[in-house]
Amino acid sequence: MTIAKVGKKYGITPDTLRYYERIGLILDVPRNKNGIRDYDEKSCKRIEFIKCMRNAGVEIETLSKYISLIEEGKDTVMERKKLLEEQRDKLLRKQKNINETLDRLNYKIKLYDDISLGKRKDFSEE
Amino acid sequence: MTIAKVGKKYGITPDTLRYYERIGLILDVPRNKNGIRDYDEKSCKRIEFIKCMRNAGVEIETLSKYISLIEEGKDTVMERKKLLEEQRDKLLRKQKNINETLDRLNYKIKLYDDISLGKRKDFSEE
DNA sequence: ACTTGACTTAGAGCTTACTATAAGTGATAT
DNA sequence: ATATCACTTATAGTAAGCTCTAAGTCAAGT
Repeated sequence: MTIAKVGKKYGITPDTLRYYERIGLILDVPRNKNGIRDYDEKSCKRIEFIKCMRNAGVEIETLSKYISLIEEGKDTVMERKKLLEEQRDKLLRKQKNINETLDRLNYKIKLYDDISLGKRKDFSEE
Repeated sequence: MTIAKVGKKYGITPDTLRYYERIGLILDVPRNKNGIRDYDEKSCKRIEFIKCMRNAGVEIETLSKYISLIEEGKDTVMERKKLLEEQRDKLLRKQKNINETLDRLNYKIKLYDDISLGKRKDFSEE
């Protein structure tokens, strides 16, 4: 699978895929006889994983660390688990922030609705 | 209220508060006779709002736009509502991404638990 | 033969959001 | 008086994560 197709499949530009490879986030991408990348299933799976984590804002450095731990083998199993737990906790905090902000936005949107229904005048504070 | 105290209260450094003011995110901060900022309640409320939005990842440019619309007066009420709705939708998408990633992390953490309980061998894919 | 188009590399540039530095002012404590 | 400390400004630097440019290779179509 070419870089363009993989990019389209996962919504990542070829530039970004090459960048991820350059910094060691994606390893062992197969090449054809002309040196052109020909992603196999293992690479695609890793890309899909990275895409999912990046979508949630997990940092590249964290993902690099996790990938290195996998490369180091079974001795790092517990360290890998700890890393994932830390990321889960980070995401839970992020989720909480987003929920608070959503509540606030919904409240304000309702106030604006009230204005448009003539139930309320403009409010000066934001 | 001095910049240091406001900073402490909302968890924002004085540098960042000055930066926000410089780019027009916080307007009309009162000063004492020596030119030193003396934040009033209106400024504090705005800072608290900005902090909440920034915590959820709402962009500074978007907040600037929203603040300008408020400054422009009541004619912009519907435009402000539209802006807030767009941000709400963005946050809902973000929330969805985070939930998906959390599910995935929890699944993987469970696999690692199984390994430590001897129920499973290390899995090579991440 | 030649152009088109997708790929390759190395490296520079960009965007967002701060964060730090340098130089200076003014009030207060010793 | 002089040192300390919190503030002030303008401007430069940093970090993360891409994104773009330039120069080149190769295979396939006209």
